[in-house]
Amino acid sequence: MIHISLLNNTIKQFESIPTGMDVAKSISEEFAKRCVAIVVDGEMRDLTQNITQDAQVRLLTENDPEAIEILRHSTAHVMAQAICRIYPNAKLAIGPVIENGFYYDIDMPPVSEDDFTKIETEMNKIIQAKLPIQRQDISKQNAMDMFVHEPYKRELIQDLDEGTIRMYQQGEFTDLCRGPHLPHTGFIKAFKLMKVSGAYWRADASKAQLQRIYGTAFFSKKELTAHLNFIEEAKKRDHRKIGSALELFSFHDEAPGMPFFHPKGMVMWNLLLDYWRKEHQAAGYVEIKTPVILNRLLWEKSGHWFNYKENMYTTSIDEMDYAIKPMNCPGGMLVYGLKSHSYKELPLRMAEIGLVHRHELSGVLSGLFRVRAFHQDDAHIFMTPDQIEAEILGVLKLMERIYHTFGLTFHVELSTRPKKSIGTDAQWEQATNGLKSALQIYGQEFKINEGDGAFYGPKIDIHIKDALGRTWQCGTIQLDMSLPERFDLTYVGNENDKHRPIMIHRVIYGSIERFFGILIEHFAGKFPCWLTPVQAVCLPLNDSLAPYCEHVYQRLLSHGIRIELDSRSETLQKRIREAQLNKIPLIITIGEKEKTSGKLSVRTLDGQVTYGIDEQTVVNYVKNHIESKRMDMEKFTS
RNA sequence: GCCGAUGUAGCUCAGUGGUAGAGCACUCCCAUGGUAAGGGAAAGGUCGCCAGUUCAAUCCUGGCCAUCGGCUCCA
Repeated sequence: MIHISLLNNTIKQFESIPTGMDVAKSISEEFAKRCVAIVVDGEMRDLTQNITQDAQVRLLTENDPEAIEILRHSTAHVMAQAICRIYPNAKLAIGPVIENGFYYDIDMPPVSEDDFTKIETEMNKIIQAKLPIQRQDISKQNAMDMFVHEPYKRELIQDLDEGTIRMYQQGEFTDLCRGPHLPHTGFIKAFKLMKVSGAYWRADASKAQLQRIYGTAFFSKKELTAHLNFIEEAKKRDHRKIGSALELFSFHDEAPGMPFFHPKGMVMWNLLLDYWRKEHQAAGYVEIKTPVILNRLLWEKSGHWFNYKENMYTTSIDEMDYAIKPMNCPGGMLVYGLKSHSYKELPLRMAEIGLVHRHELSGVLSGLFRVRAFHQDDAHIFMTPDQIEAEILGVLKLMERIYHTFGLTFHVELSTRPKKSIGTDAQWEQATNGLKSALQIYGQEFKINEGDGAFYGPKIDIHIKDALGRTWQCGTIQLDMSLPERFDLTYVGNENDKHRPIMIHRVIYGSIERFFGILIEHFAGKFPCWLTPVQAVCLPLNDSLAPYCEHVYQRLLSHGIRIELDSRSETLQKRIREAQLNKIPLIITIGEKEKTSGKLSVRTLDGQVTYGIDEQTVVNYVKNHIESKRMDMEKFTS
């Protein structure tokens, strides 16, 4: 007698050993048809698998979050099956489920997206055939025999423990897989192949390059469409498109991966930094600036010459080797090391907006997100060991203030000591505990990534979430036990003895260029009034009103409003349309009525028009938005 | 760096082995407008760069450069 307890605490009894499907049917035949898998004592299994002892189970239907992974995994198999039918010589490697879908790495002639249609057509045939997906547990030897012509599978099997190897079969197709899978291929209601790329076998560039074909799958067409729409929306927000449409920045062949900022981009750039400086000054930071080109000896001392040389641009001056800095820290170390410091000066918070260059691989460059030259909003904080907690907390609070100003939420992760590391156990313990207790006091839940820290110290990574729910790692707080040592930095304690300061690196924007790109996509180019390069545009209704309009424009300009005058001989409608497309928050139109009354009419980006507004009201409106840095636009009232 | 795709006017894109087009933008003319594209004209290109094949290359071939999608997820 087997007792199966269900989610609602009811217990079903079975005379003989049941399968998951038997349990599902015991609830109802209808329900059983909708089930895709079963969780037995926390372990996901196929419905066809026997449940040999008393267990707690949860039946998974399309509505359960785990089910989508099973669906996608099975879809990956269907894709592999289809490809094997079309390309009989294809050799399968691995086909896992990933965040928004799945991929399969296959050794086959290069395919392009043009080939997707025929693969998808074949996949549809397999789906329509509703082939049962059957599990088979066989011995390792049998598995090796079965895959005589599949070298990658054989390699995978080699690495597996002795004992049974699990296989899944659908029609003529069998694949090595830990499962579970859908009961039959007919469960796949909506899928799409997304893209293709090259990927190395086991991510090793010295091994064969395979075709990685990406796809996604859902239980309904509607969800697939929603997913595709999300991708479309993200595409519309692409900072590279918006950046050139709004004339913020550009890239040129003459300097790949190194952005050129245009006047409008610079307005925003400077505002981002003005704001940053104001917050940092209030948080007790001082600012320095160190050179971009520094002597090789410095990089040898810091360790970069040996650990980071591949990514560094080097040059030779007066027969001496120099390198363009990829990080700001060594320069900061020199400034600290210049004179002796008292414990009374600590914590010393030394910020630097540093321009760094890193030679990234040509293939990874991507707009402002991945560049070769960028600015870090760096800061190095030197402190005594007992200041760690308070300083980390201070940085977290500063980050919170700054991110919230842009409407970005975030979560934090703590990375601890890796296998290869420097420093003593005691140092690591003190450092890690300092970060941990700061995070605990801070109060937000955090994830711990064991062993993911840098070799020179533990770190906290901050992941922000944008308006589309995408996350980006921008901020980081890294404790460094190496550099103070290498540069022999010290401070004098209260008994006139020398101590080694604790040092952290931290950034909030991270790369200012990248943060800029994230903001463009986060706001879809519709920046808050305080940040937008052009806050208002002044439109005369016709040519004869242009001189009067020019006066209004000049007055508003003199109040510090970033305003443009558009007195081109185009229809009002057209100029309004362009201003809207340029996402200018306020469109001020001036006709005879306004000239006579001395008032203005103002159109906001939502299309609302308010007439009869005093100039001073507009000035105050913009000033209020600048002052408060509010993200939304206040309703206009005359 | 590697795999695949792309590169034609400022932008978005057609197109062909006989040295090129459209729409938008820019300039000019007409229209002088009341809240998301008024009409017309003119101008604008060494078809990414360098070789090769050919009587002839923007088109075919090769190399290079740049851009785009990937190259982290291990049955």
